[in-house]
Amino acid sequence: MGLGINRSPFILNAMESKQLIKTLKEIAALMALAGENQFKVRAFENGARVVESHKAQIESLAKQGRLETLSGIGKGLAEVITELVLTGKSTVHGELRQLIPAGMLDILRLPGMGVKRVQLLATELDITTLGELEYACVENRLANMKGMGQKQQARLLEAIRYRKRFSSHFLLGDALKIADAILYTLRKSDGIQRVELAGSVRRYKEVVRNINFVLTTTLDPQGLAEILTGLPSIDTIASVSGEVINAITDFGIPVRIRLTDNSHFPAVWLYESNSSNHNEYLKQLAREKGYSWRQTGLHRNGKPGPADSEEAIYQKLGLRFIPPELREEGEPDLFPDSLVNQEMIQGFFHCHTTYSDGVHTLDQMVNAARKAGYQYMGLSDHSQSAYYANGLKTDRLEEQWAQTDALNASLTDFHIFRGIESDILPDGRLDYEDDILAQFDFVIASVHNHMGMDRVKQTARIIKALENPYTTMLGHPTGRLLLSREEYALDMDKVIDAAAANGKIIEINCSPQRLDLDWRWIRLARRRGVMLAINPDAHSMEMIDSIPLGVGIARKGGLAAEHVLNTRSTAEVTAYFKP
DNA sequence: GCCGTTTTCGGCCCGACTGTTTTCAGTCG
Repeated sequence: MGLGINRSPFILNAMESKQLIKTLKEIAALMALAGENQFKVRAFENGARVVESHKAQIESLAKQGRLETLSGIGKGLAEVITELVLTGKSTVHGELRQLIPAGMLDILRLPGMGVKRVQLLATELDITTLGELEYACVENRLANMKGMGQKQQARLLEAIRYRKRFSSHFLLGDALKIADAILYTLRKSDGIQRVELAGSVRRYKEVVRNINFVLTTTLDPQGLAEILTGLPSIDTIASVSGEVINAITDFGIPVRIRLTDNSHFPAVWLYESNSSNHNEYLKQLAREKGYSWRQTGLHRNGKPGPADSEEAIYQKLGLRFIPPELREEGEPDLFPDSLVNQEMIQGFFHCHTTYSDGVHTLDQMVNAARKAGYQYMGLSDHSQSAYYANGLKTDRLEEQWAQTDALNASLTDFHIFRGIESDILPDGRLDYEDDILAQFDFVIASVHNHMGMDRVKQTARIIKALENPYTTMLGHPTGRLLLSREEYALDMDKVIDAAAANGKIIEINCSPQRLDLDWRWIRLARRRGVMLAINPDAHSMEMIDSIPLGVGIARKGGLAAEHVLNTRSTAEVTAYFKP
């Protein structure tokens, strides 16, 4: 079959190591639920982190039997990891899955739920699934349990319903990786003439329900289905017809492949890429011009007209080309002639190192940034009150500054901006005295605690931070974690106003779980003249690769190069920081 | 389970918050 040769090594290994890390974390959670020694549990949690920070070497270390050279990996963990690398399975994991109902893991992931409470629910009320828990909440059965109460019960119910609402949704970041891997392999397969990504993934929707492709092939549908079955990321083929093939990936994301021929390709691709709102908008325009817009193209008098490209179709409708990211609604917002793109990105801000909670050292992060072709990096470890993240007290700040200065002196093609991610304290102050804050090139102000503050107080807190003369930019402005935590109560309209009034930047956090500021707010920020920065919030070298995801969100927000700080050169950024 | 002992057993991260207590247990970052 030659699949091993055709595979994109980078993308698939990334997915595989992700699975490995996920399994180790799950073993830890299952052990905790099974009542294992808490330090043993912690050893597995720690092991998952170690694997994460040595992703690239894990496979070869496992095959050479040298896993135990890593600190934190001993005999026991080495055995489990080796088995996972070689067979993709783990005996320990399998046994624990037999012992602990899968639903208990779902319950454990709800906010406010820990091992103790999940165990209590199972033993006292025989609740081991989300459905049972929801029902019990509705029945008010948790209100009188020890350690629980009305408030706890109401919060749980809300969390379960939030979870249910998105249970069929997936993170764009996950979907894109899988889609890229599938595209890569299909394009190398015999008999496939053209295949393109469509649907909400192409539009860079932050969460998606499925992955869509449009494809032309000389193969019959069964032959194509056979190729798909052979792809490492495809789990099952759900249905096959002459028009559509439906499949499920091993990640659980449905894949829909629309088959067409070469002459219809551009029209079908356009149609399949659009939101239904955007297709409605095109239908209306088409009617006004005497056409009808259907999946097979622009028709006149019942006959499909030729269409060489998406651009040509838009042109016939009297429109300039609308980039897929802007096809979410009907008529798109005003958008610039040229949207920002990855090639324009010169450097980035917001990255962590081993000084605080990052996985890699400053040297490693710098090397990774240079290798990826960036000119500069804005270093921003956590500030002193972020104890949980090993935040920097003044003495360690000075140590970091000394290292940064030395690196800057030795590097001719790269610059490190000296920054910090300062916690916004509950009263809106930043986390250092002014004389320290004055010594940074830039300061990212972020909320990391007191997320439950009421809307008025939270808004005032963040606005106060934006009014601080030492604040440069606002980090992950809404605090949301896609599919798992809602944004905190906040009047974003006022926050954007405050950023505009004080000349502060707002971050577009590229983490696949965040993508925060949301693209809908980005549009408002742009209209109000707020500068944005596309920030990876990198806690490891790999996370620098999430920048293109943030670029996609910036495009969806209708931004051009001029609206994005990190399209500027080192000299321009320096001037921006110290005018 | 891992680590580091002046090596084979004992310790492993903590402070704040929340909702429930009426002095605290559990969760979170």
